[in-house]
Amino acid sequence: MTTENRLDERKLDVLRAIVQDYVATREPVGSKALVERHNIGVSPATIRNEMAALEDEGYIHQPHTSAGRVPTDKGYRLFVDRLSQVKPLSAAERRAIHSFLDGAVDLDDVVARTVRLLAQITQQVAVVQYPSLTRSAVRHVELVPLTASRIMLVLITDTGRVEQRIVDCGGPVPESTVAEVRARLNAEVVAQHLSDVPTLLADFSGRFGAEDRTWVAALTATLLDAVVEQREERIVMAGTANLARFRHDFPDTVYPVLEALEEQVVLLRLFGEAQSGLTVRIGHENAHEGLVGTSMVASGYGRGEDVVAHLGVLGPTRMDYPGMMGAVTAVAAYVGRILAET
Amino acid sequence: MTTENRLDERKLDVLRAIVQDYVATREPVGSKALVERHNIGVSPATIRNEMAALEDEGYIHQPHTSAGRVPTDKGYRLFVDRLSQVKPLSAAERRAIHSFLDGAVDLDDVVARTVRLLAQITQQVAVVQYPSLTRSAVRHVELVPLTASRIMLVLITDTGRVEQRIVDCGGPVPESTVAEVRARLNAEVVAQHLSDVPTLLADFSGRFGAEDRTWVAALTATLLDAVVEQREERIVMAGTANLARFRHDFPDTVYPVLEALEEQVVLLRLFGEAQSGLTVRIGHENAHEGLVGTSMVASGYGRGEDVVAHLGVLGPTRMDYPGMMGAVTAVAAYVGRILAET
DNA sequence: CCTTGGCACTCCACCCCGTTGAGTGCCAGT
DNA sequence: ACTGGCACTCAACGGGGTGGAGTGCCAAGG
Repeated sequence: MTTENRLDERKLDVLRAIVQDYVATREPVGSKALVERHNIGVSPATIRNEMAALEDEGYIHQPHTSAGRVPTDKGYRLFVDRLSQVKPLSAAERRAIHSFLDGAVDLDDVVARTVRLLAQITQQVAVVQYPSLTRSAVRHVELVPLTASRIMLVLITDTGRVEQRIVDCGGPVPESTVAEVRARLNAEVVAQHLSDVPTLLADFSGRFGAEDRTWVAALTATLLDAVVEQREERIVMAGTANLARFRHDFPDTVYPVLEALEEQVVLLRLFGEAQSGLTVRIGHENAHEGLVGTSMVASGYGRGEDVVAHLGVLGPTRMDYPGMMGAVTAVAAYVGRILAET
Repeated sequence: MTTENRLDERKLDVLRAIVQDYVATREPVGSKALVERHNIGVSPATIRNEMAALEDEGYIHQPHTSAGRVPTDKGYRLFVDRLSQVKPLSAAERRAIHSFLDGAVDLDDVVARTVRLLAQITQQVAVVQYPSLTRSAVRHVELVPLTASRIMLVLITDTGRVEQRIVDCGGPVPESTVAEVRARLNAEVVAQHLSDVPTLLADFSGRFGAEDRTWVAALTATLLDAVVEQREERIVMAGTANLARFRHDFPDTVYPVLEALEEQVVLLRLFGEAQSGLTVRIGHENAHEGLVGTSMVASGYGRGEDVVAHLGVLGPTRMDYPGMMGAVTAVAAYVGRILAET
């Protein structure tokens, strides 16, 4: 049994047609309807034979005897991998992306606008991960005395993120000492990658006199904490209302899906498994109970080539993959360009 | 026709019973079932008369002839205003609030934990507004030179919020001048209410020499912009999955509700109309198409007595008002206490 | 005058069942 | 290798019958 035999050209055409029709109508597609809508030059009976073979191989499935066929996850996978091309956005959509994202004032705003934009053009649930700190570099560390013995530590990164922490020094520290520590700290870490900061500061407090060593140690500990901070892995979401529009695509309710989406951990895991380029995960591939029945189209993004985070859309497995892939790619590219400008 | 006549004691008892039963079972309640479940010492026939009167007055409603009665929005309103008391939380719930909120590390974290907590104990959609800037005071303004001619402005408020902006000075500014401006700026605005800052800085740039006046003007303009910033009015939400659990309480789908919830503007308006204390808005009172069918229980919160923002829960009109009111009150109070400690 | 038991009536929810139509698998013929 | 024909299957739909919960009204009793 050769590969040619198992997946000949016409069989693939049939699968492609089934996916397209099912995505368009949400109705199992039968042999007759299929030959009517697509001009394949053969009769329904022939199609039926092809369908029987496709079903044997697990690409399509019959909800019940005497019903039409529906693609399986495996069928969608084949469609995405070999039977479809990314559909580029229309000029109007490109223009909309530009004008909508160009107005952003800071990082929060970029992320907020991106997620809403993505939800709007795809009509699905959009998910955007905040640019990760660990991949970015320190732009500046500021120490702000709040009281004699309490200091606010502000960490500013070149991706535009700002993290603040309050440090209790245990006792009064003169302003001039704070200024000196600030200067030496910045000399040490500015322009360094966050991932390198822990090693760079390993013995930082040791370089100070006994009277300062304690609070500087507390300070560096807090800074390191901020550097590896997990909340950095924040995620924003928009378009959950779209789930309700597609509620018929889910077994009986959207409840488990919404529930899964509220668990940021779940989404972070999904992104974690994604490649830096365009990734499609279909149905059960998501390995989360609430998300069988959903697919995710995701892409890494960042300043230029550096991937610092992911963004994507999530919807029923019955989704317009080429369109989603086009939209996600375009938005990821444009956000990357915006980040690079900052 | 006296007031006593229109709303005598027993009629109110009947209304209360109807609300309670309907909330518990989501089924129209009839006269017979009502006398069985509550020991009112009269017969179903008598109840029927009371019900007819209540219906005439618009407190209850019959889905169709020969069905039981369902409370109207007006009925719920009367129930909330006169027939129920806030139900205090159990000791276990109080303990859960404490242990869950005490771990928070900064303002973002407090808000994030609060909203998840509220969603969990009420099993509804929880909404929390970020503490508003305008009601709070300046703790510190920091100027961080990024390049010779660009400065990062960081505004820190006593509610713990941090806003940052980048200012382009048009030309190089010596570090020492920046330090001087920083000192004079802080002398002017620290500990002042944000709402007073614009007047305080009205002629600030005028006090500098011609060579600095331009960039200081740009700086103050940016600062004022941050002070009146609208994004401060951020809202976070959790528990939208609970809507799906109550989907039978909505006409045909939760779509319009989810849609309304995604419009932050809508939620801000709701909060805007709320009182500083506990507020309940029922069904059509929300004056938003998607939110007829939902009620909101909200409360102001802040450090001590100062109300700086609102939080609340939103669910079907058929909700456990006393319980929701208890939970919202307790959480608002505890968050207020946490904010006061910071 | 208020309350109550009785009674006739209404109408939704449910079940059963026959019909319809789309779709299938198989087979014999080209 | 493809096609037309054929018998079969099964979900979806609609109609009719029934049960039950609930009502409004009324006349009798405290």
